[in-house]
Amino acid sequence: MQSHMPKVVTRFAPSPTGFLHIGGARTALYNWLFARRHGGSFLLRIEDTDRARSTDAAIDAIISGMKWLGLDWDGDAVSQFDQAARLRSVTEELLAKGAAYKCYATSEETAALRAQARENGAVFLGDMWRDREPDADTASQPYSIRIKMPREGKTTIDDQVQGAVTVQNGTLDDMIILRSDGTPTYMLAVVVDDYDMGVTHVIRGDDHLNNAFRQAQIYNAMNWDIPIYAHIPLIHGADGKKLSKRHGALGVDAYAEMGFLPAAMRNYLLRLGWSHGDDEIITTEQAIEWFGLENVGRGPARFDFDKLDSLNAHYLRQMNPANILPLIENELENTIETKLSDTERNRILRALPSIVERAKRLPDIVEAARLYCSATSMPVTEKAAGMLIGKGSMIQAVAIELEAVTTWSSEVIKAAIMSFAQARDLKMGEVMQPTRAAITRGAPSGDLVDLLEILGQKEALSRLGDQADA
RNA sequence: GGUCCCUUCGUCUAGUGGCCUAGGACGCUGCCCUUUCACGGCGGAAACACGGGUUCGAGUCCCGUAGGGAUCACCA
Repeated sequence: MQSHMPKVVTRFAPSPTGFLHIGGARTALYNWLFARRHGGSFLLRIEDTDRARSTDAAIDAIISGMKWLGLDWDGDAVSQFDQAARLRSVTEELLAKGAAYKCYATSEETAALRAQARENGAVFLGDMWRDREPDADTASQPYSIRIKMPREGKTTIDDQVQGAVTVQNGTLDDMIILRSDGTPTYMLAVVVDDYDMGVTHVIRGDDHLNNAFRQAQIYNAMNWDIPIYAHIPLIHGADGKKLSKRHGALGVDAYAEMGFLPAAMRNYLLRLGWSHGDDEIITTEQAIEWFGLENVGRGPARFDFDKLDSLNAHYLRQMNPANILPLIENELENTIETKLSDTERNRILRALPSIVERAKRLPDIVEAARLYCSATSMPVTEKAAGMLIGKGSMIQAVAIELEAVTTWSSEVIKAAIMSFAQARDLKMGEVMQPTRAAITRGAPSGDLVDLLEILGQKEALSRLGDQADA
């Protein structure tokens, strides 16, 4: 960065009408990364100009989603609604400059004209009152305020992702900037707020690309510098269709509940639409170092759970067992319907490195960890039950063999089982399979001898005893 | 329908005119390892939407076609 360049300021401006969905999360991530990359600041602004649809619950959901993802913002989250007075004064200024005008058309009238324009394949410009003075009667009626768009020439935006995009000014509609109830619309609010907050780079979904041209006219009318734009493609569902609340869009809280790690989520979202050569596993530190708008893809990407799973599995394996346990504790205790004892806790801690090898999401770990709890209520799967038919006496014999073990270590346990098999002229597998079924009751697990060791002699013998009459 | 955008394996992508016999990752799959399930190791199948140009040479540039997407609110 050149020293004379202004400090980078980005922002994430969600509307509080629902949860923080996956597309918004990625937008937030890119803004955050870009700001951190350039030593700038990243702001959070709640776009609540639509009071009727904004809720406090949604604001909470957005904030907790951001925190879960590990995206911290500078300063306090700003409410757009709080700027209402400022926005009205900007409107006054626009009016005084002749860059905006009062429109007395009713919603019904406007809708009819719009429908008609569309039918004729024409652009609806909303200019019913652009060059018209109200009579005394009309002047007392409620009015909204529309911006007066230029009709000649064209506007080009040098988008950092999409490239240079040009639009004829004649296709721009005189949009409403102040509603007839005196409240500002989003179109006015974003511009003024971005300007007031000193936002230098506007990184947002490309559903806003068309808006950029309209908003640019407000900047021009106010004689403000237009920020640098970067419109990133949207995220689609696995079927290629747009992700919407009705169609597969989930809040980040839902991903948290499914057992994904924030680190995996960040890596996945980062890579979905952005790349750094062939790199796949990218830590947040590296991402901050490498992130740039020039490497953002231009086409929409589909969401793929398989890839997220594999990334999650990767990050799970990187974690320290002591840090994983707290993440699964509650779920596990709900499953076994009792508090975890210290013995169980220790067994799980020892088993975690191997459990994590075959887990993709947190619930997989909960399920596997259950094997290390002393609960005797563990159900026996059909497959395991089949494996145990007629093997009762052998299980009992194995139990007797293991009861004789004085030093409960995996080496000794394994030696005991091997000599047991040898003495009876059985293959290892013939002994191990039923023994495994008796110990795990069919639940997937890793190395059986290691499991036996961690379980402890008492628990192991108890489980074998339970199945000795099969 | 108008306007704007996009188009490399099933998916995410590398690729910025010759290094491409198109690379990586996930998924799928063969073999090996193995007491189960996994992990892992070594392989495999799998893509430049189509048609025209420009050029000595095109996945890379231009045009067209097709397909996909976004947007067209007193929502954001």
